[in-house]
Amino acid sequence: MKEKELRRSLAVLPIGTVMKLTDLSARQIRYYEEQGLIQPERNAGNRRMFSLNDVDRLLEIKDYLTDGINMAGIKQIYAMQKQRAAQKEADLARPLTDQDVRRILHDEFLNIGGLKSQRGPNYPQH
Amino acid sequence: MKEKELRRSLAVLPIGTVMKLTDLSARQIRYYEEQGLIQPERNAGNRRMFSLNDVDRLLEIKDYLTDGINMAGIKQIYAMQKQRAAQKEADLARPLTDQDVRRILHDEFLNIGGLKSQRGPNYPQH
DNA sequence: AAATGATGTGATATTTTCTTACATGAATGA
DNA sequence: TCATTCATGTAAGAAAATATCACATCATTT
Repeated sequence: MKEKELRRSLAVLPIGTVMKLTDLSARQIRYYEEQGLIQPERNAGNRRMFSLNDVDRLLEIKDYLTDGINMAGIKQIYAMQKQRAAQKEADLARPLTDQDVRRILHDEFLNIGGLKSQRGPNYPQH
Repeated sequence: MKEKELRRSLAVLPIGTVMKLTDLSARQIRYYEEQGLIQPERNAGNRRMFSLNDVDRLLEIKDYLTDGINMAGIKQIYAMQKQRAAQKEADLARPLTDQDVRRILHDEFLNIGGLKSQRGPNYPQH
């Protein structure tokens, strides 16, 4: 699947193509970029170059706007998605092993009825 | 799979992008078009627009040239491929049934030792 | 009514691409 | 060897696409 991801994120489309693909005006596309909703790359001559992912996002934005959501709302939506992605990334970086879980439970039992130590639950060291 | 084919044949890439993707000069790309090896579309402003299939073919052409095959040879290769594709198409359009095969054999036996009728083998009517 | 948000439009500059023509160096054939 | 052909480079000038910036517009919000 890495191959596909790469293809989808390759910035190869000029704004004219994206206009046709999304049925958005250049003005709209540039405005959404200005608002931080997309970050198309630039080629050596300062022309915006878009990826298929950009196109997908633009179509999404169109849908949100059709649904009556304004820029601020859409920004919020993407901010949340970014949050979630970051969290997932963190979780994936060091998933809890079964052993971790047992240890955490063990510690919790030990702590019943009185605070014995101040270890945080997420970064065990034995 | 139809979806994917469509995407791959969408003419959305300007020549500048294709140059980077293939590491070919504009001159080369236009020359290969002139030789009939690719048929990029044109947009309303007469700019060539390429599909991913075009890019693949250009990379193929590059390989053939690296292998020392010249334009004439490459043309021949694609002509043969087209032939094969056409044949396959025809076969798929009306594949011979077992019954067809039996009838053809039957007719051939009948014709042994003397021409009886002039039916072609491919379009039976009983 | 004034301010804001999302988009249209126009001006002007820069970049990209087009076609056409001529140049070139390697390979080919007489 | 000399002339051709092949594949590509390069230059010129025109047309198209895109850039930024400014101002206009119309609906919504305050």
